[in-house]
Amino acid sequence: MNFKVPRGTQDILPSETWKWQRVESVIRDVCDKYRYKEIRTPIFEQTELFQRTVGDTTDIVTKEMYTFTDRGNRSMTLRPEGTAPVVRSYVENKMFGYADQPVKVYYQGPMFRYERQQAGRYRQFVQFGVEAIGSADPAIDAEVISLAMELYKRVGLTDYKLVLNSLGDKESRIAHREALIAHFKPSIDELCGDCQARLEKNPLRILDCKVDREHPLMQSAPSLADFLNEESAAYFEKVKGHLDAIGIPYELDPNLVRGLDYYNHTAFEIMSTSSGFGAITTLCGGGRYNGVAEEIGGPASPGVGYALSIERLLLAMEAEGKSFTKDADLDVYIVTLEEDAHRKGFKLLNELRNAGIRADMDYMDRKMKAQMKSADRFKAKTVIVIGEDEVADGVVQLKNMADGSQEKVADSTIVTALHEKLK
RNA sequence: GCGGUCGUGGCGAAGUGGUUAACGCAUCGGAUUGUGGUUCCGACAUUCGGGGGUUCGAUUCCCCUCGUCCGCCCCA
Repeated sequence: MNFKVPRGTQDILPSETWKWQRVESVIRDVCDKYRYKEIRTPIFEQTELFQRTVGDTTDIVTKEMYTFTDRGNRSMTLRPEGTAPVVRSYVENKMFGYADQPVKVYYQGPMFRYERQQAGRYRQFVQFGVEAIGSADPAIDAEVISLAMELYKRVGLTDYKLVLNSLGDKESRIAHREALIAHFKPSIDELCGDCQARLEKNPLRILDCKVDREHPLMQSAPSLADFLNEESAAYFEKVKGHLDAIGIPYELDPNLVRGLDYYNHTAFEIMSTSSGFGAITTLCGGGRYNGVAEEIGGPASPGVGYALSIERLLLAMEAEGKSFTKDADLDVYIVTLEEDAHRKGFKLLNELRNAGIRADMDYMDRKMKAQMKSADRFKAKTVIVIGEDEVADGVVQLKNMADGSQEKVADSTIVTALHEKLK
């Protein structure tokens, strides 16, 4: 019987985890600098939480959720996104009462969506996201964007761009939606099947259709920008002003729509512009979600945030040919020649480790030559050789792998000698 | 959910309806009874994703199934 990882999931193997840890460490650094604190919420929530916030008609809720009934007959869902759980926690733990406002948090962990796998898309994937809840200051929209941009910069990416739009407030959105339906409905059968389905579900999406791009109705379609009420338009101007002020370039895309119902006002994506990236170019997506807290029974609490996929970040690095430099695995590798030497080596190994030295030895009963090759493969800076003579004389041979030089060192002074060498 | 592609040793990768399934890398052993990154020699798939069928005979042909990768929808 052979078992395989479930479709759309992957093992991150020992040879790859160090890259993830590197990204995670950059994340912690950047968030710390911006004073965003980590929050960890459960991996599953009540199904209704996502239905209410993400939206009943969205793809996520209608066809992508991992939903199950628990033994208490409750409907639970593996989280498909991170904002709803964070807002739930914000409301449940009454964070709106905290002294330091807005509440600025970040999370990092697996999300689950039942989709067909392709490049950069998995059923289980890791998202890093930030949420700033409690402030309606346009400056904080710019702040979260700035944090994401810095993150990509810090891992060495260069080929990406920020795409920005405003969805306006609820009133603006509804007015525009109705105008769109009125515009397309009379001749909807001239458009592609996907667009026909989009008409009622999400008419904004029609504007983004690749098939019907050239259709005359597209050119004459009402633009969301024209439907922003005064307040929404003013808000958007301020967000753009703050981005300009801190030198973050952006591209305006009036057709940028996000797939979750809770977004309003600011919506943005950071997209890879690297050739050699797959069909999916979105690295990061987010926006403002005023109203979500009320939706789930909390007080009015404006929020803004985004999520990005670590997998895609790593893919983008690969597409751009960027990589982290890998550290050597070991400081010292102990090579032993026979039983007594192996015993002595094992004891010495323990002493070295206690002294804070990264050390290892052979457990495969390999010949000396093969042990030396291992040391080489692990990029050990130093090798300690112990044979019959060394056991008898209470010494070890200390070999520098870079220049091949070797010296005899008494057992009692090994640790000091190594500390000196590895300095 | 739909469309295409592929599935041979740890990895990469040839191959053919027929007695021993190339090769490369990696690994292990030896040349060099105690010293790495070079070289040379040797070892390393009762087996070609799984199941069924056609056939005297299938890794190779057919069907089913599982999975991969890529694309659509959509998204991180």
